[in-house]
Amino acid sequence: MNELATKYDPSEVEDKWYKYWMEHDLFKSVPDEREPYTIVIPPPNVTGVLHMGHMLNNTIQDILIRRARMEGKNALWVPGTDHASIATEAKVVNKLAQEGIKKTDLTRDEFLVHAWEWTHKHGGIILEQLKKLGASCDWSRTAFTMDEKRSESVLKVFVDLFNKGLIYRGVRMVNWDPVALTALSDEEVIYKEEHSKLFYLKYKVEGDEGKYIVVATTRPETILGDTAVCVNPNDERYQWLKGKKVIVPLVGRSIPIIMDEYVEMEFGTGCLKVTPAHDVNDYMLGEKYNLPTIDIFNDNGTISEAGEMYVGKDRFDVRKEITVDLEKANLLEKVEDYNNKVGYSERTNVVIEPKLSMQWFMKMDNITIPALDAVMNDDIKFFPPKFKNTYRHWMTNIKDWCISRQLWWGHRIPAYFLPEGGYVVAETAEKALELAKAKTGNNSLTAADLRQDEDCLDTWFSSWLWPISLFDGIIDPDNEEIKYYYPSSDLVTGPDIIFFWVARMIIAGYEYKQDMPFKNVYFTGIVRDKKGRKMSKSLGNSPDPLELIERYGADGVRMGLMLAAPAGNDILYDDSLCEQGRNFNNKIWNAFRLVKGWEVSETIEQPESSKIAIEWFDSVLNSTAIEVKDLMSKFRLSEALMSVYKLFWDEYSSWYLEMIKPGYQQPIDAATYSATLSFFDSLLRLLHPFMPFITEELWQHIQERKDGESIMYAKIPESGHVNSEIIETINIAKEIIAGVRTVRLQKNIPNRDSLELQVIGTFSNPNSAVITKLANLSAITNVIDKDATAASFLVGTTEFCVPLGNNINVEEELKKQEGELKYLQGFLKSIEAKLGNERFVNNAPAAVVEGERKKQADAESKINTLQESIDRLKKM
RNA sequence: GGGCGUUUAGCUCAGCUGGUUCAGAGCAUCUGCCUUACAAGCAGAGGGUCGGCGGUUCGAAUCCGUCAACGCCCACCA
Repeated sequence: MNELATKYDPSEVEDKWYKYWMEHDLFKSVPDEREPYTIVIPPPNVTGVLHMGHMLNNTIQDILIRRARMEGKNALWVPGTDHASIATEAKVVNKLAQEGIKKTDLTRDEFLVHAWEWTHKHGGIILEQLKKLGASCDWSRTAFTMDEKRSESVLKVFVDLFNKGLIYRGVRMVNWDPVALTALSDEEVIYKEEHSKLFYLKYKVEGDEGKYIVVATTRPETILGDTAVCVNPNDERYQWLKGKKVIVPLVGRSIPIIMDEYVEMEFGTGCLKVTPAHDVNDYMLGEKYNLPTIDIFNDNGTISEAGEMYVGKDRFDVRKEITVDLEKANLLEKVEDYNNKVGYSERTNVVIEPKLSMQWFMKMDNITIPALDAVMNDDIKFFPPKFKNTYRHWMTNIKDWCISRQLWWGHRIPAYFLPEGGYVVAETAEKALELAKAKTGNNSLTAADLRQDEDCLDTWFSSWLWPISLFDGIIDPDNEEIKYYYPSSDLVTGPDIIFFWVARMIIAGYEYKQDMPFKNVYFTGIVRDKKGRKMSKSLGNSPDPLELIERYGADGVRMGLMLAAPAGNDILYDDSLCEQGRNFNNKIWNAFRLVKGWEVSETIEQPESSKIAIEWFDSVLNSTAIEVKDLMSKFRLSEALMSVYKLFWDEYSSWYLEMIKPGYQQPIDAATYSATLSFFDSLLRLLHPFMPFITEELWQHIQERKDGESIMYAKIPESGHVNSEIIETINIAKEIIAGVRTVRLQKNIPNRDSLELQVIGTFSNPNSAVITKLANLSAITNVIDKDATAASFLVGTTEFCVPLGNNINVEEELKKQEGELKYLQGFLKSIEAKLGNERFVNNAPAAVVEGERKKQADAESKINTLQESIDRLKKM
């Protein structure tokens, strides 16, 4: 043990203990009689790699789960990954493209072979990376949103919701991603402010030679699909248009003028072109006035045959081209700069095209009611609570959820079309066939006659079941596991997926378990760089987490992240935080080296100062443990960590160890030694959830442990006796010691020279043994009058001085004391003013007035002492 | 356009229902130390009109109003 290195080297230690934990199945949980504590991981994308957001999020989860385990709960953290339909399919399509294979040349089954191959090759890397961080997941339960159980659950839920009438199919205006070639939900569209142009186009009025109206639009290419022009019926300027028709520029089509109050008279020219196939509002107008819809776009965003012009060209090229052509034809009046919001696909980052198409939707009105209530009345608690507002707003304005995606990678929609039209919905092809026979009365139907819907489901349609499906609670609702582990305890996730995921899990929880999926939701901040920019690949400002772990150790990185992560605030990451974490590791390591290096003597007596130190530190430790418990219950993790940090660094290392430290090459008495080790043990346990590796390493070094024994299951300190009196008197002792040290520093007196400390008047502190030791005093003496050659300082109302013989600089001392005097006189004056105010004395509570009186008395007494001291100095 | 939030030391933040934890913490800074665990360290010190203005009160960082700056969420004005 004595040959511990002076610097802590995390790398081998971390691997060693992770392996030990795994080998002894220490992360494993099965239902038993203990209270359960469950976290389900927010499943990262199966082919993703670890980024700083994951690091933060999973560090928090690991801290919570490790603490719960040490509190004696049956702690289970279930890991898994998400199939991430769009993201993964895009990656596979890309990879195939590099090999010269087009997705369209493959059959669905062929494509899926490639996708699974990709998944098996890259899948789960991220889980391996989490292990490096120390994540104590029960890996034997690792799940995947597309594994057998989860897939079966998804289909069962789909069928169930369909049978309840909550899922329907229909042609609606949806958000179309022209690159991924699929519909998206409203949540998957990100609106960005853009500088664009407003084009003013001339529409000639049919039958009125030379007359035209002007229509403003940001998308001139969509005139190909115009089927009306709309004005406000109250608009005086356009009354003459009633019943007329206008000619679409370039196209030459004649379209009617319609009148509707939807049109804002103030905007543009007050004329709105109506393109029902390509704008949500226009679609609404089209329905109302029975207008034809002309879908001018192909799925990939090029102009379709229906557009008749520019066929096959891309929408953005056409915008430029048509502008030129309009100009040439003298049909473009002007172009203005204009700012507007444009929707982009969250995944592919291309401009969304509103498109009419046949999709599956889920009704979201009634099913959300219990989910809204649960959060608003705090059955489910949000940390920080401000997100309740966001949640309520979304829940009360929710629209139906477009759940179908025109993708192959995902859960295929279990709808089967019949040869003669119509469809049935069933979990399996066999059941579908039965239903089809029953529906059609045609018993000769075969499986081959049915055609399954080509679309698959939105990824979130599987992740919303995660807290239930992980325990097989959909397929087998009464099994022991779901009964024991559900609802889970805490969910840790980012606020960016509050709608995608959190809200929908709550909805599913009440629909399928009649209960909340989790009790608390802790929303982490977004990890940003030092300058406050979001970390991203394109900015190149995101450090590689594994490299950080290599550099600072997992414990150091965990601590660095936690120091910067108050709940709900974004965290500004900087390497220096990890440095601080690493330094702390080193501090712990070296403190341990010190303690373990002492020789123990059974015969020597325990010094008085050590007795005091032990009693004092026991109280400080207990009071911190209580504080930490409270902070953890409020999810104030960084404050909890800071408390333990200060406890270890300041109280234990800087004060306690110095109080009990034996003289050079002297042994330590057995009683003190054993108390010191026991404190160390408690400190390690308090620290373990935050820094699992170094704490295990040292805990195993404190004494011989049985094979399979681990600090992971040691009891967390969370209570104990607190003697606040000794904490108080030691605080005073610390001030006195600091006072002496300041004198030493100012007068250049080395530590090894012992000094005499004089106390003016009567003063007794029960901790004089400690003061004597740490300030290196020869004696503490009470004197009536101060030695004129002494340097002095005040602690409370008591003056202390250190006689210096010829060392004193009278002028300097005089200056210092006069400065103090001036400050005190000002202070006294302000208190006297307060006490002189009758309204204060009459209205303020007695205790407050009493407090002020005490301040006054103290100040007066200090002033007297100082004045006397100054007078003496002046006589020199 | 609506809603929410933030503004306290150089930086990141804590300060719950107004008064003895009220102006705090960590980091950074400055000074002196390679003192026999640790220079990734030790000892000590300095640093803030609590965003601006106005109000309530005996008393405001804390409550109210207002303005400003920043951030987030939501929304179909082409």
